[in-house]
Amino acid sequence: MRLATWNVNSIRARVDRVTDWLERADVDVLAMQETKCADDQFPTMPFAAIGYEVVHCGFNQWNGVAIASRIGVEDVQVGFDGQPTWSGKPDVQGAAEARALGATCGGVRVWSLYVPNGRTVDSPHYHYKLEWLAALRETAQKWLAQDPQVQIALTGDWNIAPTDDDVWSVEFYQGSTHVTEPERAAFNAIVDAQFADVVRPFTPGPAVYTYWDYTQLRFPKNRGMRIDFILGSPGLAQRVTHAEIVREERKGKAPSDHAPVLVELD
DNA sequence: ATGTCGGGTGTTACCCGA
Repeated sequence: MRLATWNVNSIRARVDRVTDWLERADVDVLAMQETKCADDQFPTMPFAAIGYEVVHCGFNQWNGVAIASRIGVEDVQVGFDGQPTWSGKPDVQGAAEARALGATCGGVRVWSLYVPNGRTVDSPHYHYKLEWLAALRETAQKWLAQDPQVQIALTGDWNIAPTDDDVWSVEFYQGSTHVTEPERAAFNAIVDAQFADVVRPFTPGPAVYTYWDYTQLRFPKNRGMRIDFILGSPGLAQRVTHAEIVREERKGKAPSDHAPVLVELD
């Protein structure tokens, strides 16, 4: 089974590139983030035409997560239990954002996750990001406690560079989100809860990235960040035979600013 | 952050977000 995750930065702007790659790379299941559309705007037809069923969660033009599978999609869940809501205002009831979608594909519990960006360390979005990650850890721990053998893949855009090797310049990101100690601790707490980064052993750094800003020739200069990850429960991690970051897909005409991340399971 | 991309709209000129 070949399982991938990709922040597509608008599925409507990228559908041809995404479906082309699915076929070329022989992908069975793709988790997407930043689809940037509502459910009724998602272009399901091009996926169906090449044999993929799609489930999507999008409420408006922001965020949006999806899972495309050619090996079945069962037990679809929009959001995880305890997922924080966002309002941005102290007295206003928050609304759930389209940042988490779970489905079982070929016996693997796949989660497509788009962790809040955080914006700046003094923003309410930053606090929301940390809360969101803590809630995910708590819920993921419960899944594993219920069934230690369960095969879970927590995939997506985590908006965190867990180590200094994961950014092109420590100086550049000094004081910014994505590299702060609380964000790294929140990520590592999920790793410590037995969800291992199953890609890094196959793609060791430094200077190995999954995202490059569109500006300033960042991609040709390889000035990026590693912020997209596939974390696997023990049952899943032991099945991983290969992993790669598909840098080629950041090249060419109208690419996403993220590359797909792919694992192969036996 | 934005010398770039997306989305959007009181749309052809700006706004927001990453």
